[in-house]
Amino acid sequence: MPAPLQAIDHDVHRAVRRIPRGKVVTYGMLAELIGLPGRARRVAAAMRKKPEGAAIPWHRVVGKRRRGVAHVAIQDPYGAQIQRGKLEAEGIVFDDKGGISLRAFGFVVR
DNA sequence: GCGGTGACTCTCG
DNA sequence: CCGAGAGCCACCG
Repeated sequence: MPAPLQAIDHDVHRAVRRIPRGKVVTYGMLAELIGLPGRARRVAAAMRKKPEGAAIPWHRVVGKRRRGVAHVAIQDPYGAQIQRGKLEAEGIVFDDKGGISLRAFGFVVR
């Protein structure tokens, strides 16, 4: 029997919280980390409802555009701008097309 | 149970 | 290089 939906949201929450400052992770990576390979959209769904006032670094979760390049995936232009501002404040570098530098990917689980 | 939707991702042209 | 199309699957009315 699969994990309760509520527990999945909790796992997403927990995984996001251990992303170190200055790094970003994609929805797909996050899905694999919590044992749901290929379920990036499920992770996005959890993020959409959870971040209401929660003390988690939600802005470090981004969408994968192609191999080695990510971008802010939030649809809401205002929220996207907030996220970008937070990331830049941590040293994340954006190119002129909103792409996020390779150097910011991944983090060591310890 | 059905159909619309999306903070995803990959493939094609 | 960029955009459209298509899988994908959980959520919601």
